[in-house]
Amino acid sequence: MSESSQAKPRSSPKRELLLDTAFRLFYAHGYHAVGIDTILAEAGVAKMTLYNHFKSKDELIVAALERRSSEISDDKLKALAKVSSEPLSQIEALFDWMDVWFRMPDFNGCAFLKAIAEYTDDDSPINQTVKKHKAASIASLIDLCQELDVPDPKNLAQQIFLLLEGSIIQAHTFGNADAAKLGKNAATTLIQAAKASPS
Amino acid sequence: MSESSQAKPRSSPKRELLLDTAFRLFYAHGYHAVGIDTILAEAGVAKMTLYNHFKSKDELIVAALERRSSEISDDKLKALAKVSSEPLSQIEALFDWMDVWFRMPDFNGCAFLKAIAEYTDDDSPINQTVKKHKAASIASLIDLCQELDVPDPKNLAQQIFLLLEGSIIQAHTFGNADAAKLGKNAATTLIQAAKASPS
DNA sequence: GCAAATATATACAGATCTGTCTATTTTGAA
DNA sequence: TTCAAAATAGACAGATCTGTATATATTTGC
Repeated sequence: MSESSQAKPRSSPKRELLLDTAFRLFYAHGYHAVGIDTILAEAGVAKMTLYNHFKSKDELIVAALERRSSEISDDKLKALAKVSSEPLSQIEALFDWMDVWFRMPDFNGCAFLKAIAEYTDDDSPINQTVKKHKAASIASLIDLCQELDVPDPKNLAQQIFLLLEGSIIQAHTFGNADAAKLGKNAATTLIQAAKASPS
Repeated sequence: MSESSQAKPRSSPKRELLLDTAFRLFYAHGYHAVGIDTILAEAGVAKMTLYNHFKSKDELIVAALERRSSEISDDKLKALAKVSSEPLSQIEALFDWMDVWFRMPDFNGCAFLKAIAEYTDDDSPINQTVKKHKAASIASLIDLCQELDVPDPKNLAQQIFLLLEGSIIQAHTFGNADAAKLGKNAATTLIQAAKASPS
């Protein structure tokens, strides 16, 4: 066994194709509802190739979610970089980012919330992957709120987080893409009120 | 065939037992994850009894959700009847109701949001049952906000709805029962701001 | 061009799923 | 008590699911 014979490449064309296809189908139809064979047929990949890259379906789901989490982070960062670095503008840009998302033709709610709905065991890797993603989302929101001149930035951030998540639910349940604007207006109201409150 | 040989009783002990057991298991573990046989074993009921009352698993899910929707409506009405009929108190009581819910040992998120996450087809009976339930929830919130002296009660109601749904997500994802209080505070802020705005 | 890694097709095991069928037993009301 | 409705047990069909085994083919680096 030479030194170059590593275990698995963490990135390969087939692996990427599988992750893309798996995420798309899981997102559109649900995790239990989509079987391995469906993914393989759609991707045009052999079953053993999948099981060579991933130990199990659950591991494929985790990998697909982690990939999606990175995509979202990168996409958000790019969107926030386009607007003023003032915290208020940054927070507003978060809602604008969601507005764009809600209007995408394949928008179908939040893949992470759907995953935690299907995998209820608190200790399962899928469940933990979801919590990690959402925790990171809150953390960056807290960072933004701490740049605001408000007495309790963490509290404000958590309130705004409710609006963000509520917007996703509203947009998904009723196909109401305007939920982002609704949340944005509410968030600015909360921020204004927090700024006006005594520190 | 005599006149008394009706089709199905819309209410019978076995039927109620099946609906209770089914909802509890679906809610705890997910809809696809729980099989018919598991429900039957838990309820101690024969398979043909289930299929005598319900045409299919999907129909059982719809019936369980509709039953749960009624339970929630009744429970909310009772809770709201206990506080002042002033709209502000009523809205606050909604968040207090959620606070109690979040602290129940078997709280596991919203059964309706979980259902729509698993059954993505817009036209499916399950999906429509969820939308009907959530639409009723918004409608009653709009009614409350219309009693408030604010320029755009419907807009305010929808913003508060984001907070309500966001609270459920937050409480479920992180086991944070304080999400209800968080939402309540944000809601009162929004209401105060709306009242202060020019009509 | 050679060798090792990667991917393929295909079959299959074993479990699980929904829903049906049948024959028997229990229940409840007249 | 009688008789029909309701529930039962259990087998079973047919589909689907995850994951494995095997043997062959293709790609890729050296």
